[in-house]
Amino acid sequence: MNLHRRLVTLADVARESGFGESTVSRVLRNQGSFSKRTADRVAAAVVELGYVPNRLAGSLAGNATSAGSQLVGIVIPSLANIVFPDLLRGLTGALDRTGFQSVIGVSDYDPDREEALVGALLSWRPAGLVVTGVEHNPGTVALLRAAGIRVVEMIDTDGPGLDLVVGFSNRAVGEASAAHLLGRGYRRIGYVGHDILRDLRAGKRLAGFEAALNGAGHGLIDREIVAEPSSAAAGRAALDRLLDRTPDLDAVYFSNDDMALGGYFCCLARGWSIPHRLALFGYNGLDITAAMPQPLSTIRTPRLRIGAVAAERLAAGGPAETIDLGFELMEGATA
Amino acid sequence: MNLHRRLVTLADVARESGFGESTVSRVLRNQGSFSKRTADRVAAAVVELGYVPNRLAGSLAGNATSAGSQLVGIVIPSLANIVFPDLLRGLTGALDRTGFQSVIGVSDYDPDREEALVGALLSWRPAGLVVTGVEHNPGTVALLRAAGIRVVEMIDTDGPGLDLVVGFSNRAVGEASAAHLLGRGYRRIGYVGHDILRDLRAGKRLAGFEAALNGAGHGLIDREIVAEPSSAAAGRAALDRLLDRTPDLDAVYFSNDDMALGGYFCCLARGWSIPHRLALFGYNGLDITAAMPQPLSTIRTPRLRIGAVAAERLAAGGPAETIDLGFELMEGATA
DNA sequence: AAGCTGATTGGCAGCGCTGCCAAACTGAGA
DNA sequence: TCTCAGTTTGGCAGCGCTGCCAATCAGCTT
Repeated sequence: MNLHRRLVTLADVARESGFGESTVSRVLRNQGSFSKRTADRVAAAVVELGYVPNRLAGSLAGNATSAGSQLVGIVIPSLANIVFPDLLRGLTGALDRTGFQSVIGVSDYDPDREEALVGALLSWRPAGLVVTGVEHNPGTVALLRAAGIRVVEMIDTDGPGLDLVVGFSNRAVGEASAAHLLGRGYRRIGYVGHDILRDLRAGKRLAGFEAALNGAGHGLIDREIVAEPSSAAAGRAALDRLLDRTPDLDAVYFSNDDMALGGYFCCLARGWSIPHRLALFGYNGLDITAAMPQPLSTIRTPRLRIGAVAAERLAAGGPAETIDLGFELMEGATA
Repeated sequence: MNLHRRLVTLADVARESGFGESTVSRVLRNQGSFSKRTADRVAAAVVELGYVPNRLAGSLAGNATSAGSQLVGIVIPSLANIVFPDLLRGLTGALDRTGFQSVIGVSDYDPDREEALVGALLSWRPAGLVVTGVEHNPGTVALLRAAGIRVVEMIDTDGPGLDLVVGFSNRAVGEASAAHLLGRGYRRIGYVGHDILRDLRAGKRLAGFEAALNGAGHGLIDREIVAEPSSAAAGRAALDRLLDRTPDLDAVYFSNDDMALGGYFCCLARGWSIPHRLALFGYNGLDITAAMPQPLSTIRTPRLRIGAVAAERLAAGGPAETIDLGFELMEGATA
């Protein structure tokens, strides 16, 4: 470990290879003109010295006024639900191909924390910033606008965006879910969800769902909402409580597949037949739900594609726009 | 958007507030001495101008020779399995508290890709680097050593580490799993797993498992290994094939809980009673398995703590060492 | 009033790299 | 041999910030 030794710099490579700094820089970035022989000698010196470029310096020098570095900042609300890692997967996959690196912040569904993270990420002068959802603190919006860089808001298209918006309508998801259940003849429908004060998109789905039910003249019979984050355990416990209180429901809509999976386990444990005694409908299209003995009826969201499209647009430039990637209703066997 | 306007710099704040750059810098970093009145004026100017510090410049200037920036590089093999987001959660949670930002790379279980990522991350002169597992390319090891920064290898303690190692013994996990099954009287034991050529830690668990079985005079009766990444669907299909071939097994050990969940669904679909007709044993202690009608028998790993401890040690300094955080056997109801 | 100590403050040289521009070199044509 | 366009190369001024050190100031003491 050369903890105390100076790290190798471009000047060292220049000296070792016998060329000037600018020439070495050009070779390393494969930009401008230089001869094959020069490139070989520089490459040899790089290997010889074990040179690792300093991107801090590179970004500072190269492009100080605007989109400086080759970094992209990403703010997601959580890592606990596989949905967000899936988005990250789509993002990093596409970003890698264009030579960008991702700096990640987790806001924990807290708008103030989001604002702090946006500020921290901007201090790295990223080429672009990806945030989740279209609702933000005024301060966050101000920071984003003042930064003068590309901003992508992921997942939710229900609302005006700052720049690029890539996702789908959560409200429409709720409406489609209700239409499906009504179409299958279910009438006494309940809801099991997690904290909609924090997860605004879950709230929008529920709003769309209820609106569609009401529009058809059937209301939502009962609901059970937990304060904790979504999980199978929370879904199972919540459905238990809901059914204890209102046993004569014929279908339940869940805030997501984690909760729905818990509901499925609840029915298994009660010995209730699905979907005859009770129908279940989820949201997200988690891979796991396809492996169930009865595939879960749910809405599959294009998470990887949202991430990929967001990353491509970030790099590519173009006008501000909202890109609706839609969603897919999986009929399944539980509703 | 001031895409074309110069961004606000520290010099602007200095001019606006009427102090020198050094004073403003000191105030912003809350370091050195300055009067309350100065701090207030500087703060006002910052708000007035909407100043966002440039950490690229800060890190370059402040600490160019060694651990430069306030960045930490993290390389994980995948985002598809919730295990790695959990590690990230532990890491980012602890890192946030110390003011570090995480730059993340996903290697896709590919050592060459890992090497490339380590190089790319090092070019940001991170204060430390977190990688997964103790097996790396020689080139990766060389980069890590030459960087002269803190390195943490997560998850696996089976092997010599470069600097800090935080995790547990995967081999011991396999041995403990075998001991549990043997202790419960199971003798005709099979294995269902995913690609152990890529997921080396799954390979180590299997090695420990087999060694323990053999040591007790009982071999592994049959195994079914899929080439794809682990998933519930893969686990279900694989168990189906295994049972078609060798129906008289009395227990199956899975490479992880995703696969085991698929196995559970397989048994449900076949109408096989668990654990009497077939016992199932997993690995990871995913939250979801606790919500099952019969909680899965599995090994719970301290994923969040591994991340948290790794982050703390990274920031704190200290000698090279291996920290074994152990694991917990969850008795469950399936084995 | 002069001297002294400790708290504040500012000037300026870099950190490692890239962009700009001028210098040096090359080979073909006159 | 000389000229000229095109290619290859190097010198040097910053990018925005921090660390160092000197300058200034305030409050006491003698």
